[in-house]
Amino acid sequence: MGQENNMMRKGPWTEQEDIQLVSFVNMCGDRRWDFIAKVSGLKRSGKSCRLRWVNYLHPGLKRGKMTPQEERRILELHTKWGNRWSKIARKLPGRTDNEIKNYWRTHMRKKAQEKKRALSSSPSVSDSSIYSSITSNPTVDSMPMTETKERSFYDTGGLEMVAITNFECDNYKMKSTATSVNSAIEQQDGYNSMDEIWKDITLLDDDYGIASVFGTYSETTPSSIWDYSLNTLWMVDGQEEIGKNMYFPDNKRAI
DNA sequence: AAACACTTCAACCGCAAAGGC
DNA sequence: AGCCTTTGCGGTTGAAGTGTT
Repeated sequence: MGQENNMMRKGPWTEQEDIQLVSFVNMCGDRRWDFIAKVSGLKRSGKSCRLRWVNYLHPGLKRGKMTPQEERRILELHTKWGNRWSKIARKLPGRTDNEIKNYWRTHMRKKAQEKKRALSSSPSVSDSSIYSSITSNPTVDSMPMTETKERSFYDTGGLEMVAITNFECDNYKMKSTATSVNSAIEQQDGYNSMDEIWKDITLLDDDYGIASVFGTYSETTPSSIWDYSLNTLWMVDGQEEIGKNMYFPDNKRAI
């Protein structure tokens, strides 16, 4: 049952851990989280690695305040689907279910309270969609949980196939690559900011052999560790391609 | 300046679904 | 079909940040 024991690290992630995770996700793809957790040497559960990637490290994430358009969309979708945060998130490129959930809790709860106050002071006021969708949503509650499987936005697919092939067919390569990445990471000490780290980490593939893992993928071998997934992002319901130009290092939050 | 209240959001937990054997 | 492992989801918590008195 994985490595979930008391040796596991918990709590906030360090920059070092982030770098390490990003490196290994780019090698292994963002699927086999238990595998990544083991191979990377991170003392984190696969679950924790996934969460960190999905909510914080994914290259396509937007940061900052919700735009009015996004707010309206959330409201509209929540009215429709209730607390189906991941489903709502798929319609809001760059936003995660966690982010939307948090946003809803803080902002909408506030609005609900205000609304409640307004209602108690003037009982004749009938409701708007905001309050009703916050307090209950019977249509949603009765909805079956199974439905057509949509591809999650943070599911980059990535180089999973390539990575798996390399790892499984060439155990030695896996070890040496992992070692290379780790030693590269060890040399990242002494940076003043994450920006510097991100800048340098893009060079890892040249300097430390990640490129060898990407070998069979040469046509699309990324110039940056992020690029591999960007063109596949934001295909929302087969619609437009969104956020193509997003670039994680500028996108990340300053720590 | 300090103490307290409130807000934000990263991360955890438990559960259920999905997938593999 | 049944068991086991992994993944994904929604709810919740708590530390850190910010505002107010």
